Amino acid sequence: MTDNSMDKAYEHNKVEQKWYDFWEKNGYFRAEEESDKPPFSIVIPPPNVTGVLHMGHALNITLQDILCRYKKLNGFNVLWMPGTDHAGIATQNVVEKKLKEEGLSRHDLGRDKFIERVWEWRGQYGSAIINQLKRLGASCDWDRERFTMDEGLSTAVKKVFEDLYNDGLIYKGDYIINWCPRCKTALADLEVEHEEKDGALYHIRYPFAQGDGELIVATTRPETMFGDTAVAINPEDERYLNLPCDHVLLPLTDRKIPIIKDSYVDTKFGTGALKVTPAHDPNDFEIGVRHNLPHIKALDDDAIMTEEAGEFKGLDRFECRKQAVKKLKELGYLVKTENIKHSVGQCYRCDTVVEPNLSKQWFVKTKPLAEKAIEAVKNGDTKILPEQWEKTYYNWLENIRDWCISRQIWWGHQIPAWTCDDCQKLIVSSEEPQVCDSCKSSKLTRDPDVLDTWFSSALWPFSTMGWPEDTKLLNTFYPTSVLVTGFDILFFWIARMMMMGLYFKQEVPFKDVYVHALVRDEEGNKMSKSRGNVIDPLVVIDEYGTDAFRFTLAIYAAMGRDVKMSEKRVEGYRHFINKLWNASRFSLMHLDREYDDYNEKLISLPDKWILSRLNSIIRKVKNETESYRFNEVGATLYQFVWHELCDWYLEAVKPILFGKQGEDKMNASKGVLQRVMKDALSLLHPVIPFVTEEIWNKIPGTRGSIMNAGYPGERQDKKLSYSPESEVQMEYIMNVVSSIRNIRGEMNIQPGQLLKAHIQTRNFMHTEIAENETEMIKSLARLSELVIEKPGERPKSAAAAIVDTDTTIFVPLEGVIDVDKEISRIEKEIAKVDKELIMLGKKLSNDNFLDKAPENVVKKTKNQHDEFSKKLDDLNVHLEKVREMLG
RNA sequence: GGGCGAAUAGCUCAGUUGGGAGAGCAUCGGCCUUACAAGCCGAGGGUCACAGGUUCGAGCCCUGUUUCGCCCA
Repeated sequence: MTDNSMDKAYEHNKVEQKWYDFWEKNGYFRAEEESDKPPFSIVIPPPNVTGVLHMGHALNITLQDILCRYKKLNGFNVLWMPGTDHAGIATQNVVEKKLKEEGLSRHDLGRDKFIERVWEWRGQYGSAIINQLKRLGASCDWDRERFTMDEGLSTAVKKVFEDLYNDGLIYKGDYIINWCPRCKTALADLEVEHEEKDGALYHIRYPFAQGDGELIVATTRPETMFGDTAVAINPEDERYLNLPCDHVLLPLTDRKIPIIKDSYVDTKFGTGALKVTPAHDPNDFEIGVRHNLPHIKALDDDAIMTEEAGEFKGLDRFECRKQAVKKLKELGYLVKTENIKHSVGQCYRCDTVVEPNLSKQWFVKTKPLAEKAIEAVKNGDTKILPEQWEKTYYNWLENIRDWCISRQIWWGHQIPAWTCDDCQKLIVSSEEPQVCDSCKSSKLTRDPDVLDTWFSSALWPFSTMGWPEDTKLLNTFYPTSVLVTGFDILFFWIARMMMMGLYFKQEVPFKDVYVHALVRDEEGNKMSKSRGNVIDPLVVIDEYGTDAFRFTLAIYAAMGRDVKMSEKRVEGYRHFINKLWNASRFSLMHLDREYDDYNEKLISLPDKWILSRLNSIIRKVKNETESYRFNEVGATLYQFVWHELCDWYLEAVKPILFGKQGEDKMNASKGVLQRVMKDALSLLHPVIPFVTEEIWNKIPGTRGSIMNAGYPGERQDKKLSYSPESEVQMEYIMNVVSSIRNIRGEMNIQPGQLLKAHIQTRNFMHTEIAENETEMIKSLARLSELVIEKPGERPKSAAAAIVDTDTTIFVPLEGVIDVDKEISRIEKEIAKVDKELIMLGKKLSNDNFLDKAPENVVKKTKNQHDEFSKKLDDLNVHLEKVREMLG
């Protein structure tokens, strides 16, 4: 049943939920495991299960939904795989915070009970983000929703770990890692965010062990001195060529440490003497390895000073810094303090300053994996768009360091590794072992650590499809067609998926990667809670509607550019939604029944014109969508609907639709109108799904969802073919009408006042067009009478417009004409034409241009010059006549 | 320190093989013209950051400079 009555304005609140439920209930989002249709697949970048919808998700989801709906309309078997990420550290933090409110810590509950609590939390709040994605209209296959902690995905994780270990690509070892003292876990290098901060460079005397003198070292972290095991200088440094001895005394301790030479030391930084703390600095660790230095831990896992710090034992690291500096000053060891800006690493989850720390952790040996990932992009198996990101991708992978994957938290995939209590043998296995395979002891202790969340995310494109089982889904949809995501996780996620996909599937995980921008606020700042500039997408949706919001996101998502979002923009595009609504409302007033075809011989010029334009637009939008130029898709459709369909077509066919040219012509035009409306809605549907579905269902004769209506480009219909003649003719009419409107506007003649106009043309074609379309011209230009004649006598007291070389329009304004206004109007026009002529003239008087420029360019330039000179002549003649009127 | 990107109308930005500078919003003038005032009609507005170079011709290609942003170390 169609109800084709329409409110005067579009009200999204009445519409969106209804259609989303309808789509979901009817299974329109479902992918077929096997199908004759060509496959198209996308895996969603899984949002954190703790997350709430933000602008980044909104943009990301909108772009994917445009692609999926577009492909569905084009007859593809579309899989959009949804799901969430267990976000180890973030989720554990959230649940621990809740426990704290009850006065409990996770240790009070114990590991198993704690994990139970996390699952409870997930059951209660974990679907919040999913429901928010639905508000955006996301056409995901929800029946297949996955979670990185699901059983199937966990199996994949264990299998991958075991295989990589057996292949020598996972190892366990003592290395310097980034330690978050608040989350109490190791972090990968990527999970540390560097920020420029105010700090101080302390210059400290380290006296020589023998004789007088000292080395002065400069450090930003004096509290780590208790872990120093050497002082290093550059072997090239002339200042330190003749040292009296090879050891210094470490102040505030009774230790003597060696002076070593290492070319790592930057002679320009500080004093050129570097204190070396192998247990608390990654570079120092490397130096330590080269020189066999001992590792002394001066800080524990809570970032509290150890007994190595002597009297400072038990102090927090920052407190220790203060007190140690004070003591050094008192004892005369502090030479000076310099204020500097330096980069400080912070935990990406909680902003705590990370502590480089020596620790036993699990690592992935990334080099061999990275090489393949680089190769796959270089040889085009995967394309990264915009291309500029390929460089960033290469740059990172070429300098990749081993990936620390163990985390000292409880929520996550526990590492499938056991140690035999009796023989200390390490056993890695995807199945829980019963006995030690070496000494047959049954006393096995499982490694308590869990894996980095990104380890499981890296498997997402195939683990969600059932891997390691050989499933139909994988056969149909892997590799996925495209991955759509923000550049901020290019390394975290894209690069790692590439590595894992290539290793375990011997095939890239996706053919295209479309990297989109970040959404920022109006001033271009990153949205953040601390800045207070966050715009909540749900609030925007409530206020302006999902379609207006999606359209805004799409049209501002130019490749490689950030999106600066403001509600004002969304409001602007809501006007567009409303324009479409009203154009439809108008159309439906005339579409009183289904018009399934139109008579080609009876359709009018504007009908032919709009069909021809529509045909071009269909092709254009197709190209733009398939090359991810979403902003152009938006702009093209906006321009077409508003400025061609509404401004010209609907206005032009009004007389016909109102029956002024008889019933046959009226019915023919109604047929075209229906076709154009339906096609326009289909073109728009991927971007603005709700309003298009609502209108679609009001069009007589439509059944079911617009989602199943097919894409206009698929209909090979000769009547829709390009019609250059009608475009030329219509353009002539539009020029004539615009010229008359210009006179009206510039002369301040009210629209209510009907005018008489003369078209004087020496061109037979023009005469014919104008005669055929007299009614249309009169209606569009608001004329009472249109005289079409050969150039001859000029109407008296007329304003004039030069349309082209053959046509001049006169609008007699007897008694109304303001001669001064007309003179200034013509002078303005002359100035414009003059400017053009000078430019063209310069070109044409340049022999080099005539010789070397392509023939068609020269010809075009000559034609233009001729046209403009004729126009200038005509304008001057007219100006003369008007001046005569002044007497 | 290394790398990447940006600079075009008052604002936000398009501009895909180099061939007469565009849009939306904002501004100004006129209109409730029977879909839409969330609208219609008309108008104004730019040394395409700066300096060179290549070319018959540069917003676009090359070099350098300035300013801003991001990533990595």
